[in-house]
Amino acid sequence: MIYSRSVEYGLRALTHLAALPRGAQKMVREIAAEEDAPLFYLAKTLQQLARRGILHSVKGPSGGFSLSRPPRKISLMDVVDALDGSDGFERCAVGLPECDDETPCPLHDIYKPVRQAVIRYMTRTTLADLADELQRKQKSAARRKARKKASRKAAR
Amino acid sequence: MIYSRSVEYGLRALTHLAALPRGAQKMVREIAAEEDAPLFYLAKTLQQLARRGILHSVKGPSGGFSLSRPPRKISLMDVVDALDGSDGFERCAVGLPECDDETPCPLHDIYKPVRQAVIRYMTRTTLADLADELQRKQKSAARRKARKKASRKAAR
DNA sequence: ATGAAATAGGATTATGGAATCCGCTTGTCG
DNA sequence: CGACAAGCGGATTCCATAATCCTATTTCAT
Repeated sequence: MIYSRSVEYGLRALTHLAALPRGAQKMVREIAAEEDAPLFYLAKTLQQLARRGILHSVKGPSGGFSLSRPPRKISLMDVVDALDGSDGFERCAVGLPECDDETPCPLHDIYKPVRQAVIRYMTRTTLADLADELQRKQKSAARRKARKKASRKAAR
Repeated sequence: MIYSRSVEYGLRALTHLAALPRGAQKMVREIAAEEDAPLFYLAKTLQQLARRGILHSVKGPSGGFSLSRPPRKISLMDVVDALDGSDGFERCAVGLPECDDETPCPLHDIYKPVRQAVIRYMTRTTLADLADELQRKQKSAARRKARKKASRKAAR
């Protein structure tokens, strides 16, 4: 897996928030329910993101979490960095402790461009991109559904 | 990490065997020592490779493991398949249980080509390639060393 | 003020891969 | 044929991540 479960949940929650009106705030409970993530685990993850300055948290009734800057300014790498630490990508693809350009592992040369491509993508892609993509996907899924319904109707 | 520790050790051991004269046999104990792998763990891994027909094992004194077919005929994918199971690459890059072209995860589209590139490489590359590459690397490392020595000599 | 509702976060348990240990089996050689 | 050297494989331990639980703290609303 490319990144940890924490990043997975975190990214889903953040994308969720990014799709909301700018600066909107939402409770962990709701996000967890809608994104189908374990409540307490997600809570911890969001707390960590708050500590790292990506989220803003408000306690008490009518509290919740909100993005602390616009979705366009939050890259996937920011999130991975905050939750898994940035050195996850630096490690050898094969698990060797000693592995650099001087003493490379069997896969070193082939994996280098792959790793760089992933890093490049993570750095360039923002929550705004993810939210857009999600919306696009949902729309085309809805179209597919509608077409199916229509063809079923026509068959009768 | 791309594949498990088992595959890592297994691949090192197999490359080790591939570099030996054709059909040569070696004890786990020796391989583990030279490749700096945990003895019992490597033993299990080699046993598994033997069950899957990649290695041939001989018990008793003067026993050991040997490749059951020429290095050129053993791909990295064979090894990954035997040790991790082939579905490791099929899984979602992000860990979603439900993730296919119909209901894709945020990274689905970007990761697909990466995954395919890795699979392609794993399928095409054989132990013979790894052994050749290793030898090439060792030679150029030796050259670097010799150059260093020569320049030190010249400096005096 | 006080109670309810929300986040904060320490402590604990579950899970899975990695690694180890040990008793068993098998084959070889003296 | 018997002892030893090797692989075999089940049981166990270890460790990191994932998940859960519970209590504290903060803040809003009445």
